Amino acid sequence: MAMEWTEETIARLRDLWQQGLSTAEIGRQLSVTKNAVVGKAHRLGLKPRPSPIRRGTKADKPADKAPDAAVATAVPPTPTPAPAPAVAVPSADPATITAKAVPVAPPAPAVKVEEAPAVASAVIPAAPVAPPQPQSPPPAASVDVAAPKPVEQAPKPAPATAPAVAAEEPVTPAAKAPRKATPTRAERAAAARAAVAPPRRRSSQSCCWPLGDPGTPGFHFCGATPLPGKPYCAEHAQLAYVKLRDRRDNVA
DNA sequence: CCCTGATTCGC
DNA sequence: GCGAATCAGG
Repeated sequence: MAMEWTEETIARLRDLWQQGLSTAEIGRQLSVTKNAVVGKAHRLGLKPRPSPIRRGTKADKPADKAPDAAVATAVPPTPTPAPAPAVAVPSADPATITAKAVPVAPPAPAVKVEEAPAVASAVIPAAPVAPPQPQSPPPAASVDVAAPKPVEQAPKPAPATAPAVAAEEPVTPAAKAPRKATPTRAERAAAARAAVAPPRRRSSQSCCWPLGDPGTPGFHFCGATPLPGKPYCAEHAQLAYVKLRDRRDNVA
């Protein structure tokens, strides 16, 4: 059964892709395989990204023009993408890591988000860093106005997140006690992700959700007032923060 | 081994 | 159009 590539998913694919996340990472967040991501990206036309290899080194190689020249042109300001989908997992409060949101933004502390030069190396939104306690957002009804009160409430369960599929991962620390001698791929991946816990906690003053295609005149960031502690406004936070699910099986 | 993206080709 | 299988470099 073929994946339904809706505008929604395609938009997210584009976004994540443009953010420089790896295909596998994008796939994880979209609940598809990296192959699906790559394949779709190809068909969508968006693709030029520093690839570790170039296939077809055999048939012919006129040895005239530098093949990497084209690549370099396409992606000049991309020295080291260094994605690192920083999922800020609070080292403390292990009991609260139930439904972890996955901020789709690299850790780079991009200061001036609004003045994004666009183009390939679009500015990376400020590091999201999920707060230890997923604070419940204000009534989704009114989003434009910032919450008058930062309310740092106690463990308030997952916000009203139900725009798309989102099966929470029942993390039961005690239950999953038995640990394999050989960590699985998923486990290691999760660990890797969890390992990143930058003590930084900086929230932009405007929603940095990208709108439009970078490089095009119309491209801009949302700019709305973000949720406290988050880089996105309530509206886009729903799109940006998707429930953590590593496994492609277990389709929501 | 692991990772990455690229391409092919049956569906 | 889709994506698993496969390839290929790091």
